Amino acid sequence: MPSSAVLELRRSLLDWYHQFGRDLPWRRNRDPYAIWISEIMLQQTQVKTVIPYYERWLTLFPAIATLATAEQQQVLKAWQGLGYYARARNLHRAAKVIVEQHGATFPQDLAAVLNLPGIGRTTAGGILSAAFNQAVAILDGNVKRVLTRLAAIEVPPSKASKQLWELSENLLDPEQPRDFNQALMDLGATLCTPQNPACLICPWSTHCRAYQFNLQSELPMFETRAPIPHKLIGVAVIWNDEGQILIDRRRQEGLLGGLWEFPGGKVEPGETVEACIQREIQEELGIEVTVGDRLITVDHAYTHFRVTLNVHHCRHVSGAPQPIECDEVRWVTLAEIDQFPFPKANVQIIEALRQASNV
DNA sequence: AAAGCGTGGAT
DNA sequence: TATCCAAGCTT
Repeated sequence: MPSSAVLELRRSLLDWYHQFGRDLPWRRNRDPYAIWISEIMLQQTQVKTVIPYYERWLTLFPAIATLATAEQQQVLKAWQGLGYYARARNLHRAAKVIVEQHGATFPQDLAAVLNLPGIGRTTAGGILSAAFNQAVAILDGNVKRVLTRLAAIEVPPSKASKQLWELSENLLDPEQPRDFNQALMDLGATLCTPQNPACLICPWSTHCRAYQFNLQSELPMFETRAPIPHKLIGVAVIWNDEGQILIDRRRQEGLLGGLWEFPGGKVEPGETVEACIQREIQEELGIEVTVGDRLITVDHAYTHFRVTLNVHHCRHVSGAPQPIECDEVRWVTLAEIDQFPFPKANVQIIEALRQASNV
């Protein structure tokens, strides 16, 4: 039997949600497929960023079967710019699993949902509660922050995972799990924000231990983070006599897996950028090039390191390109290149090529 | 179990 | 410019 405090927390949060909850595209239907797509896109990604991708995705891939039969390149192209591309690859794989194992219908069983690639505990709870009103708890970034403050947990959230999950489960309203989970996320996104939380208008302020102790600005505590390295990269835009450019498709695993790129690699200590490019192209593609003028320098920050791409025009001299350290190589024209999914840093290179050639 | 995995926005 | 963080999952 839940305590009266828990009942009061549920009631006050749901009251607030019915007045101030957000109107979001994926809340307008209960189609588990559409909700699944939104949940995956929203992983580590802001609502504002997701909305146009979500709308476009449902036009391109309106049903699970459509997604399952699409080419991976189309899927990655639809994801281009969203980041964390394993999400798109896993979505594609999971769609095939659902077609093969669940008759193209999104499963309603928690264990089956958790078994799908790319779906963890939070995403499973988000889908099952939103689509089917199942009482499955969630613990995303918003909920972690709200609960950390509610209970004044004075260790970084990663050290309190078990406690936070238990809190989320105990608070969850078994009679209105859909609205409750959505409400908890909205509270974190709109009032219980990382900076300057709006405690004065928060429905939970009278129950919040952080507010009670004036700790709301100190919690949650920061996670410790390792400093990120900076890598210098030589990149080649290799031209042939037909005016085509050589691009390669990265391997499925790891950073930017399955995306296309301009070939290149890390500048070794004491090496010039030109020598690096010549060496990398020989090692990765088995061809000889001459390195010409610099096209552009691109600085880009990933999560775990930063890069400076030194991009040079190159001329193909000899040898047929081979996919030695990649999955595929291809000669393309500037007009064709938009069909291929590229990471953001490479899109900047394409834009520079367009400017240079006035297309 | 700590590290790897993108990008855009806010400060 | 540097840093943090946004509906986390996988290995």
